[in-house]
Amino acid sequence: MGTMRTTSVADEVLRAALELFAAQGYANTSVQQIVEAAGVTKGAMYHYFSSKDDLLFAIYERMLSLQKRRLDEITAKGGSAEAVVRAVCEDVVVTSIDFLREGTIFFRSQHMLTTERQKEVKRRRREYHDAFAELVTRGQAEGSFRDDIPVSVLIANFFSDVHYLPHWYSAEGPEDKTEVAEQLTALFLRGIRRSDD
Amino acid sequence: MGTMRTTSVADEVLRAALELFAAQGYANTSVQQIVEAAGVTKGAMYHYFSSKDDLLFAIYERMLSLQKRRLDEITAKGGSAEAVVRAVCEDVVVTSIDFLREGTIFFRSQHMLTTERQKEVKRRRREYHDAFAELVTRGQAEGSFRDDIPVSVLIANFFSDVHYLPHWYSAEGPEDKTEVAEQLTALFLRGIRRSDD
DNA sequence: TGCCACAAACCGACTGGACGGTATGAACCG
DNA sequence: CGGTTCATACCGTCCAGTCGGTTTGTGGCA
Repeated sequence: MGTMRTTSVADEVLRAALELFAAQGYANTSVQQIVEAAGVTKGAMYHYFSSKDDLLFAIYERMLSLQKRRLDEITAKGGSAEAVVRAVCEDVVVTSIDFLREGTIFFRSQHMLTTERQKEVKRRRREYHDAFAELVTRGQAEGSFRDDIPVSVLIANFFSDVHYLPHWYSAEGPEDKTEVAEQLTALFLRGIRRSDD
Repeated sequence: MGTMRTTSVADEVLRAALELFAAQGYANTSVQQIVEAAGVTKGAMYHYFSSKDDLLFAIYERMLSLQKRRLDEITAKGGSAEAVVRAVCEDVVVTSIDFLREGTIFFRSQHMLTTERQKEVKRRRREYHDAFAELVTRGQAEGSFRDDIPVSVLIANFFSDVHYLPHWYSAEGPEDKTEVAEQLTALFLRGIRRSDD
């Protein structure tokens, strides 16, 4: 039970921080607010986290790990580049909708991290980016993807959709998340597919 | 000449604020830093701006006005929905690249404004959004755009590209801005165009 | 032209409060 | 007892915004 408590304190703090950062922004949220919302005290919080920006990083870390893991799992299943890309895209859209608040914080508050941690985040995102780029390159080699537009632009065209989700998608809105995932993926694939126009 | 000086102080402050907000973020930039970078004093600055967040809003205001004006100009020229959409898209990408720093600040720091000003910004963006949506709807009526995907998703698919530019486009990079504009627009149009797959 | 009155532009030291982080020690546990 | 887990009071810093005062420009008047 002792172990239960220790983890539950850290978890409650992270949960509260996530909520408040998403609602008010990182800079507008004080440590005091967080610990009050979590039902703990500052002393407890600083026992598990070394600083305020440590909280931010912990939130990022969770999301980065999750996304990379899912990408690897899907890629490992194998298949044509197009099939893999489709599966990856649909999955990342759904996942991003499940973690909308994390996304909001992520894209807003990266620059509030220390320089080292920003580098770490960039490194992790680059891993993801490069793995995805390899899929696209493979698709070009297989002849299913166009090669008249730079890969960097093609990739930006998809990442942008994921990036933008927190800005428009609403859980209360009419759109279903799996439908949106299929639609955005379809749009991306139609754009990237080789065809004679 | 007196008039020259007054405007140049306000302009210098805005210029410095733009630079610093983009480089360090709004919350990490002190008013003192801004006025030093602008070569003026706090007193001078507070003579022209009522608060720090007034600076932020002024930056937004400039960009919002510019974009809306350009949209209206292009729409006014007339033409098929597809032609107008193409022109609008290419223009907004180029403009957004010209104002990359503004975009960086915009998407990062909106939530640092007062509630009223956030509303004002949202209202202005909605104006733009609705004008664009009308173009898309017209394109559907003309039979050139698909109608099997909600307009909101189609629009998000394009706005996301614009939104994402500050995150990947580099002026020193290999891509030319007009080329990128054409490429992103082509990808969007291919996605939105009605066709029998 | 020289002088005055008034206003706008500008200066910069100061303040009041918020906030991240710490120091100290109590309770509890093995 | 030694170490972990927390509670509480406190500290030092930073910073947006202010305010009394000074300079600069401007129009009127003799």
